[in-house]
Amino acid sequence: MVNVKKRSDCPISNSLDIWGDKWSLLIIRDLMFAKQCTYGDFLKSDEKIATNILASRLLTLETNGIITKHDHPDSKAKVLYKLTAKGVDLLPLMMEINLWADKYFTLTEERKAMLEEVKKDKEAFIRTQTLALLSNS
Amino acid sequence: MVNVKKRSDCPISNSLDIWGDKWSLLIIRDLMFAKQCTYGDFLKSDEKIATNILASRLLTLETNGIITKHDHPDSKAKVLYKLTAKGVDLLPLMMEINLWADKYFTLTEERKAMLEEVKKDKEAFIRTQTLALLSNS
DNA sequence: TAAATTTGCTTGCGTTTTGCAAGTACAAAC
DNA sequence: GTTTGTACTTGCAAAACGCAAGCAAATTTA
Repeated sequence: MVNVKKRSDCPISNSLDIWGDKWSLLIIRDLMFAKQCTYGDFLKSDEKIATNILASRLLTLETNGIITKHDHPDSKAKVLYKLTAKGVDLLPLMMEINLWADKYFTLTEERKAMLEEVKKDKEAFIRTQTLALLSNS
Repeated sequence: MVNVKKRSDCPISNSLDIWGDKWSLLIIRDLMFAKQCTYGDFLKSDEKIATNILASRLLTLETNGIITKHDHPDSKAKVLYKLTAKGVDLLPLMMEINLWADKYFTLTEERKAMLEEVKKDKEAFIRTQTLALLSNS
């Protein structure tokens, strides 16, 4: 899975070849909400990803330039994962997933509050959040 | 896979539980570009989905209210698949995938031309396309 | 400073999903 | 009435997944 093979020349298909599985966008979600995560942080997420699958997905995302590994300021044993600019560019897509889910699922109050901001001025929200995420890398 | 089990209460995760695999969004893509497709049309797509996987995905999408089956006007042997309103609501998300892919992959001229329209006025494009798709259902 | 714990993985193995080929039932064409 | 088209289903091997255990290096604890 690391060396992604393109199934066609379609850009949608090419995109799905990289992050179109049940786990990758959840990793990216965690990074967008937390700005940075350790391996252990990902494991702690509600969906309970298996450790071997997590390792495999992190490698694929890194290989495809979506995330990068960084030294942790506090400890050599820890690794910080962060989104690259290419990864941060997935923010609009992630917001649209949230907006769609807002229509068809029950969201937490916190998530709803965020989406109110998004709905008020989508462009501005994306711009602000993008800058915040990039300032971190 | 038909009766989707939620891995958590996160709306992103809930969404991925329905269409977060390598094939579902390609089926939805075909329906958005063509407005309606037969089983055979899906099989003809460049990515060459296996027939049993196609049947399984169509059932999951139907069960979750993303698509519906319709009689074909020309023949009782054919089935027309169309997007529901819930499915059409995935259009903004699909456009964001295209816009992301536009930055990081090579697109066909036709797709690029469409994206120029989108970039000029995203809201207007989505509105027009949504109405066009809904008028069909 | 030696032992225990944390952290980021890898390995083994049984289960599930996928992909390919072939088969089937019904409708339509010849 | 036989062949072709359409929408699937079935069987089986290969790949991916999920769980538990293991491991090496770094860090904390006693």
